[in-house]
Amino acid sequence: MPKPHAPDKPAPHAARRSEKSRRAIYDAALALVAEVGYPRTTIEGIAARAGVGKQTIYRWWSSKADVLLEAFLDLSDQASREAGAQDAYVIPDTGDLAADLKAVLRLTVDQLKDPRFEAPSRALAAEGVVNEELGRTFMTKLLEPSLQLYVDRVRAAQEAGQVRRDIDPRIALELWVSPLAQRWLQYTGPISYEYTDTLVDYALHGIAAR
Amino acid sequence: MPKPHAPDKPAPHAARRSEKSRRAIYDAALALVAEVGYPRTTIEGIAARAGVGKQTIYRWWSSKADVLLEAFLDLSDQASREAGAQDAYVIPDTGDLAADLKAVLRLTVDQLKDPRFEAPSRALAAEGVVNEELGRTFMTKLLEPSLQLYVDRVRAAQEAGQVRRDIDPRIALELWVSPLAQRWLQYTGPISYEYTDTLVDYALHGIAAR
Amino acid sequence: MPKPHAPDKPAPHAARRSEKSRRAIYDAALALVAEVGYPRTTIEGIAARAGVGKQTIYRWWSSKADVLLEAFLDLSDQASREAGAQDAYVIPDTGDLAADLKAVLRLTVDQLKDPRFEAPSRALAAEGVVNEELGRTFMTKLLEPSLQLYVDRVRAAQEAGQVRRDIDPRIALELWVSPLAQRWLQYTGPISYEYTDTLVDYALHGIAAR
Amino acid sequence: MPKPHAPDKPAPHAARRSEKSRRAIYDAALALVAEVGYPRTTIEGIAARAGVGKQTIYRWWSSKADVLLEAFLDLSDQASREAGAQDAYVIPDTGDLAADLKAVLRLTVDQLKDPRFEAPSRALAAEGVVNEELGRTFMTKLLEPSLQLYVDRVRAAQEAGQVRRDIDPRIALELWVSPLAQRWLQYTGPISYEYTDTLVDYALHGIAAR
DNA sequence: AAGTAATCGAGACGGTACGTCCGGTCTTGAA
DNA sequence: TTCAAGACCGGACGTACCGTCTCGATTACTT
Repeated sequence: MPKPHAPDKPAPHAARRSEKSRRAIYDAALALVAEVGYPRTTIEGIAARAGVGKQTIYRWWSSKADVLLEAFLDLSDQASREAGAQDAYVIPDTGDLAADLKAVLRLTVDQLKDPRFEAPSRALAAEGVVNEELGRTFMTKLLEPSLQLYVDRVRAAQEAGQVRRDIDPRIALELWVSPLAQRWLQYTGPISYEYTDTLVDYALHGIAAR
Repeated sequence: MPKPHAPDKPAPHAARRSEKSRRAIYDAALALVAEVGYPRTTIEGIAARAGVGKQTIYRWWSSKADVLLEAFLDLSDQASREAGAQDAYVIPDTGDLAADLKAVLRLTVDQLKDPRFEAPSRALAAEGVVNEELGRTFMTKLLEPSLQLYVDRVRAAQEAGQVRRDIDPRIALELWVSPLAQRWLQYTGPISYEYTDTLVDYALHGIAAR
Repeated sequence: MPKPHAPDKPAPHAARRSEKSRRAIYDAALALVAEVGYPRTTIEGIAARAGVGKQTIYRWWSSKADVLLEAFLDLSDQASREAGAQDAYVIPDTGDLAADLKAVLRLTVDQLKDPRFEAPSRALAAEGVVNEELGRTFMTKLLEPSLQLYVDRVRAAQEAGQVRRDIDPRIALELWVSPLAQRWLQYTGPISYEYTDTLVDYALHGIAAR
Repeated sequence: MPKPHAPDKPAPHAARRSEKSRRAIYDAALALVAEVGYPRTTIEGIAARAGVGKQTIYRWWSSKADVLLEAFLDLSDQASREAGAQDAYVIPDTGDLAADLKAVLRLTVDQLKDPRFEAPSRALAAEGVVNEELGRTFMTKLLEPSLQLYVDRVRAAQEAGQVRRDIDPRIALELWVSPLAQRWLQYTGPISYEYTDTLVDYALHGIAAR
């Protein structure tokens, strides 16, 4: 939700807000981040590209990161609407946990490599590392909902007796999500279907000899 | 490695470099990042605090991130020299893999919470997310050597028959390292001894019912 | 004339110009030149003293000399408005050319010794020596109008039969104006009423024996 | 003999001075002033072009202006040595004052238009306007000796009964020298033989009707 | 002829100012 | 009121030079 960045200011009258400007700003912000990277994306640049006054940005958002976060949320919404709200946004339950996780992770791999998503999400993640407030928002708004899907799927597997009852699903999911996230974010290794498949196997059965 | 950021410029004569200035710059950079955070740390600020001309920074480093990377490497070296190269920098091999990993991870948790390290390493990690070159340098110079220790320890466990032979140690270590890293970097959850202990258990034995 | 010194830039919108800033910049520039001299007057110094952003100076003027030229023109305008457009700005015609010239030159001597005028006009003259464009502007805007008054007065004297018809007034006036100017500018000698009186006598009657 | 840490100048040991460096510095200074103008001539630039350390300049001169003054004096000496010390440097006495003055002034016009002299002398004159010390040195070392020649010639004319006895020669010479100097320095008008001839005529016989 | 002290080329250093870019605020006139 | 436009104050950027300060390597005078 857009909020004025000086909280004591009178909230602008949202009803009069120009939808066209908002869209133009989202587009300009995403395009600039993709083209020149996050640090060289400036508010002035976004305003100029969107054909919008700077004040129109400052009126509705508090920072570059904030603009980008919303733009990205909007992009995700669009994408999920296009995709008809299945696919990546619900984890299938075929009864085979390993297969289901592998399938979803392969979709995630595809998305991480989609250039439309890469620049802005990387930018947001980076800013979130250093800017705690944004980090938590990013986490809450974007990551947590996706992670919750894994929690649900793991719980279902517990019900089905496929996962130990004493396992905490919130931690379990990190066994495959975090490695993938880190390789992507920090260039600590290549990303592939084979890699995510391996992660699922290790996570499910452990690495210890039996 | 310090290198002039305009690559066509004549390399400065390193022999004449002022050791005192270099130290002062490291100290100032780390202190500022700790005090005001990465984005509000400026080259001018570092120069002023170090009692140094700006040009002395630009002569030897190409960017704020570069200064900080070196300063941090230097800090790590110091720390490891102080610690006499035991502690966190070699993984014990008591024969009990789980116990050894838990012990090392507890030290890592301590270090992640050490305020001396937190601000600069977070800053570097963030910049590394968005600046691929720095990211890879950060990875190569700082992360990889630590990860190699895990690789070695897991290999030893494989020799001892405690870990399956078909496990790739480089991937295995991500089961505990990446979740911890992500929680720390992206505020995706709290960090504690209990948490890292749990990660080790899940990683070793898997989450699947047996 | 204010003009952006990068001629390909869009001209700033003069209607929105802050009159307050302009005045503050004039005042600061003149004060600084008077206090610390031209070479130690800096754009940063003017901006700081005027309580103005540097960009506001760069937006409207192309150089320190340009600021000072305008400031000085403004000062002259003010002075002449105060003086009610008599005094030094019209040469009297009492019928006695020698007396009239001596009277005006005495006023000029006074003005040259006025500390409000000395520093900036000296500074401008100096810059004009080395910077041809400014030199010509200085000449056209400031000197030429004053000189024209002498041309007119000499012409009147020619009409009255007091000055030879074949004399070029534009050259004649240099006989008294240039010596005074050079003594003042280049410290080639002291300046006094007696001196200017002498100049007028020599110029009118020549130095040759009759 | 030279004390190392005196509060005054250390007074370097001139006997050890490198003649080659001095020449190189003169040449570089004059060339740079001619090529890029006085303000963009820098000590660093002179040192680099002369293939000399900066300290070698600071050891022997106190400022850019000082270097240039000496370089110019040296150039003048050379020129006068080349010219065999007659020509422009002694005013002829043919008994006809007007003719003699016109002849010398024509030589001066030539010299003012000589590009070798123009840039450096203009530069020095400009600096002299704003820097009183240099101005007086310039005056004393360069101008005054030349002016003295006019004083002598005018005195001779007084002896010969061609110039009134009550004329002050030091002021008289300004009637032709200053107008020429001002036109040249301040671009207040064109310079030609005709112009200087006219100045001499006006100065000798005055502009008043007889 | 060897010793020694200053000068030399080179260039790093602490600084100051440059001219530019952009952040975030404020003002104007059109819609 | 909101909007596009953009001037405004402020502050950091990366660069250019300032004048000072080492550093060997000559170089020229002493002994």
